[in-house]
Amino acid sequence: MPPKPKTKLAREQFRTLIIDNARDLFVSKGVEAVTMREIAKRIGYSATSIYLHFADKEALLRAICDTDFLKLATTLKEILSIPDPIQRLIAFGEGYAKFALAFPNHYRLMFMTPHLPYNAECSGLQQNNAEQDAYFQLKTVVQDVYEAGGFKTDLHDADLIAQTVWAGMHGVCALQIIMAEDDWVQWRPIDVRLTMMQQLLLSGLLKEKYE
Amino acid sequence: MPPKPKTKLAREQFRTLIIDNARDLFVSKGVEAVTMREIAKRIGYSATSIYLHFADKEALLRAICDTDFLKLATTLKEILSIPDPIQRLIAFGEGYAKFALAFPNHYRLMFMTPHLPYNAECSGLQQNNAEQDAYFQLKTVVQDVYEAGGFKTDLHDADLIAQTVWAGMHGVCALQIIMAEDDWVQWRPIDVRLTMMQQLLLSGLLKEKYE
DNA sequence: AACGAAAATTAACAGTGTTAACTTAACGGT
DNA sequence: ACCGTTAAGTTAACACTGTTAATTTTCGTT
Repeated sequence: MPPKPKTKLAREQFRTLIIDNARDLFVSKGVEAVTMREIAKRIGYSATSIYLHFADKEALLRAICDTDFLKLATTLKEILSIPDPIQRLIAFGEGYAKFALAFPNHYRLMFMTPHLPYNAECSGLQQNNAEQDAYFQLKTVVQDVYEAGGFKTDLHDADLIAQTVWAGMHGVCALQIIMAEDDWVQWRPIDVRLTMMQQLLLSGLLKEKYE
Repeated sequence: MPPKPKTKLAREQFRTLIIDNARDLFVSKGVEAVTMREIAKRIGYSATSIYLHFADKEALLRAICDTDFLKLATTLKEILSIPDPIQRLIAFGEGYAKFALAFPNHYRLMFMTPHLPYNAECSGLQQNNAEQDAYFQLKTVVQDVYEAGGFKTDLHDADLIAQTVWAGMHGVCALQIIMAEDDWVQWRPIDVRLTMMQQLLLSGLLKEKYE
């Protein structure tokens, strides 16, 4: 009932109020099961007022993902200070998996749910920024190992290595998130599967003396 | 307009008619974007007639997944006839990825979309059946390599190896399906990523003389 | 020919995301 | 102190969704 011309800051606060509450609901009930009206009721506004800040439900979802991508990059950033490049790579993989399994529903939104491709203008996240881009962080860590001479001599494509390491860790986490409850497969403990994957990848990538 | 008391066979035919058309639509437009009315119109019936054969949309989806799991197992079965166990393992991974990328939306339904855990009664699929259970097939292939002495001497858990190989291939395919269009990452070609993953896994698993 | 049951249909319901039309409140200029 | 202008927020409404209830159509059997 009380419309006030809001300052830039108040607008931003309302935006994050929507984002935070929408995320809570999405994460606990799944995206499709949550209605705009439900989100609105939770913050004491009308459903249509959300549309004053987000074009549609998809845009809201993307905004949530954006903040979560940032959160992931922030979480992983401290790992970059580990001095030894190989230890850094190992810890990076562990940190990534830890994030995925600690926030499985965030992770599902970020990496397992189809949405419109990244759009530089409407995102707010900066690509190739070590503070905001977790893939860039990974690529840097891989590059460091390469420059330290850690990889086998026939490996030269840091992007390819990064993408493969990522895929390996993602595969373990994604199957865990989707199929952990399913007893069609007699799953080995998740931490065992994670270290197995990591050892396999490293033993394929690193020179023998580093294994 | 013409209702006839149907024989058991005609009922089954109608069921698969629904399944096949629903799958086509799900696969080309995504599950959420397809309506029951649309499926019905496509086969020339009214929306409600679908409910005479399936409890709801979720049940229809599950039925589709069931037939797709069977299709995957059938597709992979011929690979099992390759004589050399290691070549068999390699071809199995390739065949799996080929299926995933040829039918990305089937694959998404099967392995990337959360649904109720497998239920033995309502499924119709037989676990540990080499004709119907692709995971069982993979485990068998891994077991064969193990018994042929192909793996490194400290590897003894066939389930763990199978689950890790699966996760590796799944990771590459899943990221491809979800993020191929996204230019946040400068993706290497998908076939390069797949062979890279496979080589990495194999070089970590196999004795050196087999690489 | 008439009945009963199966098969299919139409009508309707409670919700959904979203848009249009309308209200309220705060500000700037006179 | 007043009056527009404008932004913020609301309610009403639309087209559509999955799904259920009520209704019609058709057929095999008596």
